Amino acid sequence: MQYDDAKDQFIQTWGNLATQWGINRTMAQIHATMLLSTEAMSTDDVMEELQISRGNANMNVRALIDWGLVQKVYVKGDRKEFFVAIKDSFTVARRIAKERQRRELVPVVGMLEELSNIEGEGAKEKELKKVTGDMLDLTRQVNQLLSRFGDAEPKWWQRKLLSFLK
Amino acid sequence: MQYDDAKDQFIQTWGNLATQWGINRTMAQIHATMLLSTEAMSTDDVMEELQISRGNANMNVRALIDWGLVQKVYVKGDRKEFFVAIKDSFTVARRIAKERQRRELVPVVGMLEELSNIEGEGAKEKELKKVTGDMLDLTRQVNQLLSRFGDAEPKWWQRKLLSFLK
DNA sequence: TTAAACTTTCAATATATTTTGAAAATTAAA
DNA sequence: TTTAATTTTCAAAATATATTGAAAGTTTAA
Repeated sequence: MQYDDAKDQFIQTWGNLATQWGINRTMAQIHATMLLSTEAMSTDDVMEELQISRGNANMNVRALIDWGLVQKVYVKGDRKEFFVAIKDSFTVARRIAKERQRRELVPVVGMLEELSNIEGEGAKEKELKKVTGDMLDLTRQVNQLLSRFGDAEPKWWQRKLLSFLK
Repeated sequence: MQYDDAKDQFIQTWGNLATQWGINRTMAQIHATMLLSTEAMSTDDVMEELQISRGNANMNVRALIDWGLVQKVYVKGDRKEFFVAIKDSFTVARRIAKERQRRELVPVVGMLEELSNIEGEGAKEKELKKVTGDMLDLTRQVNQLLSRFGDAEPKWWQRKLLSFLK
């Protein structure tokens, strides 16, 4: 396989995958492009490489920065902003997990806490309490697990994972 | 809070959450409704409860069965099909994880394996190999972890999780 | 200051996804 | 069989999401 084909396939596949992960296709494609790039890229580079508009490029680069997947870098002698992707895959995974935890898990825990305390002792109320209570336990555990994942050192996790899987 | 409000909020929130998880809004709302229901529901019950069309109800109930989140049950003296949701939250989590592993992780591992073997020793090729190889390691580990999660007994996992979080 | 370089915003447009509802297919009672 | 009940399919319509591009806003060099 030629480099250019490999690159296209990587960008394509990463784009498909990411749509399932709260990251939209263009955002993922920009991310993939930056992951493969050996140099920092400007908005114009991104537009050129992926054939997308300036507005689109700008908004999605910002989003990547918000997610902590891309950083702004200063390039000497140039007025433009340049960007590089965080390349360590473990850090990427942690950042995505953290962002999703913040967006999804945290609000759900709040909702479940409220609902699992509903008044009443009828069959319907009991069922609701049971289902939400059960879900709350699990959600809290996952939440705790993700917090640890987000905070701890990559090395520590690699060890934990390995010892767990052996 | 009244039961009906609590129910609506649960259905609503579950619907929002699930859109981030490869499950569309209606599918999640049907799932939520069945989770709270103390009786098996027919397609007509679902249509009535959520005010959606027959086609929509049918397709999404099928999808829930495919995901292993809902089961068909036989109700004596009725020709219609009835359905119940799996209520154990741990089993629900395992089924969702398994389905996503199958859809997302497995194809990505294949792609990364192919790409990390690309020919050539230029800077670009090296970078591609490094990035894809790094990602492959992580993806394989997660894959293994999910396989264990999908196979093992809930009890075993509860223990593991607890000892890990303590 | 001024003006050119660069970045951001957002209404309009394009694209993708979901939903409907009625017709076709299937199933089972009469 | 026949026929009525039920389920499935799928083209068209509705809804939601992403993209464009040009105007407005901001920054920096001269």
